[in-house]
Amino acid sequence: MSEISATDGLDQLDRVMAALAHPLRRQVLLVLHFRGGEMSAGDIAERFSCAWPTTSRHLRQLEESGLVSVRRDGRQRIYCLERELLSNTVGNWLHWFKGNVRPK
Amino acid sequence: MSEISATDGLDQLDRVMAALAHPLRRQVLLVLHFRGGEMSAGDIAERFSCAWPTTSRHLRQLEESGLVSVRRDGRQRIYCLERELLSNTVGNWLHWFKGNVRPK
DNA sequence: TTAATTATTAGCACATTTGCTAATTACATT
DNA sequence: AATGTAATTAGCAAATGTGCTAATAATTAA
Repeated sequence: MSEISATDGLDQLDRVMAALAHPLRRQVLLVLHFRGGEMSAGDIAERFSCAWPTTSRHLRQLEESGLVSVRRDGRQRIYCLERELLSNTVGNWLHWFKGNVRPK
Repeated sequence: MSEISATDGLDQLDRVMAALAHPLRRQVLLVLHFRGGEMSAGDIAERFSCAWPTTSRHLRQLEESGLVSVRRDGRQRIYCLERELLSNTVGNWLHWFKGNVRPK
């Protein structure tokens, strides 16, 4: 079995932060959120001005980061925002910076 | 007057998220944080295995994002972590995802 | 002034990312 | 089976990002 392993050279924080670096991908996450967390690839793609395959690739990148999951429904692909993972991954990283250290 | 304007094509969220995409730059922020928020370029650079100019460029990118500021002190450059900007920029973005929207 | 220290900028090579069009896959309908 | 719909993968070109060495700038010390 050669699934994508939990760490694929990069760890999850790396993948998440890399995924969040592109404005379109951040926008996809927001759209997903404000539409209830689930949308088909087509519904997502039609909200963006770039070509479908371009959006499709951004979606795959989001999926590989774990920020969204995907399932089939007939001939549609339903993408699902993983809110917990987003909040935890980014929130926990940010948390390192809470509190003053060696304030001198 | 041709300083770097507040929005240089990209807005600040874009610059911050792009800056956070590289592991070394995130590591620099953490090192800065745990060493009290201020360090010279040299003290930062010697903690990383890459060549000085490489670290130097990462530092400039961090500075252009606003995540750190810099001042001269003799022949040293002192980099200063901008904790507020980090927390606010990332935290505020993350905040959009709080609460359930259209839970069905 | 000369030399040493601290750090940056310049310029190049290589890797990665991005976006496009064309081709393909998967499923549903007729 | 043939056709249509939904979406992805393939393959390419252009832009961006990364890291190196060499050269340069700025400041201090001898």
